[in-house]
Amino acid sequence: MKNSAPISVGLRLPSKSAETQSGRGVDAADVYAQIYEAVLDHRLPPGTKLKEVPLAELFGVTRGSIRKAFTQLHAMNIIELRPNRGAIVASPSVAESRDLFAARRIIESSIVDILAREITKPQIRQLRMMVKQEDLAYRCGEIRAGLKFSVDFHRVLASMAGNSVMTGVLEQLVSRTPLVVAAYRDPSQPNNCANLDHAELVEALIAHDADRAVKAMKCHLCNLENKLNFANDAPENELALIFGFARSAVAPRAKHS
Amino acid sequence: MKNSAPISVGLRLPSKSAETQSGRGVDAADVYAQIYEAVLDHRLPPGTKLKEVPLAELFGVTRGSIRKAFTQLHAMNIIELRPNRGAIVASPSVAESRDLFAARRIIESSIVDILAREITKPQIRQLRMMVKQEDLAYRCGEIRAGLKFSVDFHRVLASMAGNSVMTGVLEQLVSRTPLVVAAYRDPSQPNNCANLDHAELVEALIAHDADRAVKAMKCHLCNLENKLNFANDAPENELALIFGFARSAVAPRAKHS
DNA sequence: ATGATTGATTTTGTACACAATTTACGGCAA
DNA sequence: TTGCCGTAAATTGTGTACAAAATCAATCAT
Repeated sequence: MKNSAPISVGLRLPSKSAETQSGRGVDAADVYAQIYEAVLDHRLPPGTKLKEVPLAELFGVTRGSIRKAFTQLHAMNIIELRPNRGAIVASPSVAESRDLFAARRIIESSIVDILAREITKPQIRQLRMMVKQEDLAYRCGEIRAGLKFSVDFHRVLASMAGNSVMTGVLEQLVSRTPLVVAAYRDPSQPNNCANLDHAELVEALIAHDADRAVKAMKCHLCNLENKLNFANDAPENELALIFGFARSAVAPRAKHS
Repeated sequence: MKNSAPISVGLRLPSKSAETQSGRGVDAADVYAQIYEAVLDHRLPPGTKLKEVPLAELFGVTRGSIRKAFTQLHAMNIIELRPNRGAIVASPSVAESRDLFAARRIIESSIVDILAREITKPQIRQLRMMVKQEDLAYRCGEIRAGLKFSVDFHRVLASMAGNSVMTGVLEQLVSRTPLVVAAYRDPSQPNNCANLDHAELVEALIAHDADRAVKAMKCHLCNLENKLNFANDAPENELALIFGFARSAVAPRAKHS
């Protein structure tokens, strides 16, 4: 795990104004969704401590609802629950992160393999539109919106394959990926999320070329992984870098397949 | 969903004797594990209503702990949580069940494909032992133990592939499978779980023959699926059968790949 | 008989209060 | 300074009481 010292945050979620709730309602499910979204688009970085009372007041619910949302988020591996010590946004380890990408390569390859054979005209239209939207967002410098479109692209792809269980599984993996990116982003790399890859993938799907689509997906995920810097695993490693000590072994990059 | 009318059960879990707890402790995690196990080996069939107070008394914990365990079980798709109407053991629909098997074919194929290349001698020994254990259990008529060994076989296989994320994903799928079997078991079929398939799979792994191993795994899962009877989807369908009305379309059986 | 309605009972939902634990802070000695 | 307690504050864990909702049963009307 990264970030052994959780940086507590005043947490300024862009939520409603607590007691001045419009209609009413705002239960555990809403809390879950809000935190989930916040983690997904990097508003809550890994290691952030989530305190019950402030959150409860912020959302205008009781601590019980916060707690319930916590256990759900924990089941999805979004947050870590430390007994008597509260909840923090999960910081996936290097091994976990690599495994995550490997798992996504396997599962999403299967998805596009299926999809390449049975994709329909309306689906193609939708995918094209999404690529365009994503591209536009990045061009306009709206990286947060772009990030959301990137994630949604993968989600929609999964749902198009028509297997609800696979869709659910991928949702879990996709939701953990931004966490990994937030934890191991390489500042020297640009953060435009390689949307060219998405376009190429769609082209392959249009051509009903399963092999090409699978290859495109694997490349895309490898590109993502290779943009990360797994060197700064733990704080002591950062120190090691600061003081110029050569680290024992740099984690090898993702190999294709 | 099957079993629209939940059969409430006096629930006789083989748990401890409530207040006469040995050391102490028995918290939400224990409740979760106990119910999880009970669902896995068919002691709690789909549709069973799980009431909070009886469970709390049975386990010697407060309702809060039961509730916490419930939300976790819900996140794993083991139980269904109906607002103001309590929890019941999940009854996967036909579509969900088919998707589940399809997902397992994809994921477990990848797992054995990887494993066939890099399996070690000690791992082979362990797998052989497990097949033997499973076989023995079924021969002795201990179907419950056999069932557990069957499930564990797949779990161990997954963990041997060395990807923690994949292992976690498979755990979720494997834990839902007994639910499907319980819901759609065909009484006319024998319930010895085709352990010959496991033996063949191990042989393929020993031979480092990835293609053969993948084929064996797919066959195995298809065999499992084809033993089920998805005809009795909902109560009205059973009625339709009783009154001899031909059902619109019998769900097609699983095709290889 | 069948179906609707009302009231009693059971069951779930939720807020609150208090206990247990951890964390933060300040003093004190080496 | 640095390290080590001991107290105070903050934070999480848990039990209990009460409110809300649904289920069940009996009654009554059709």
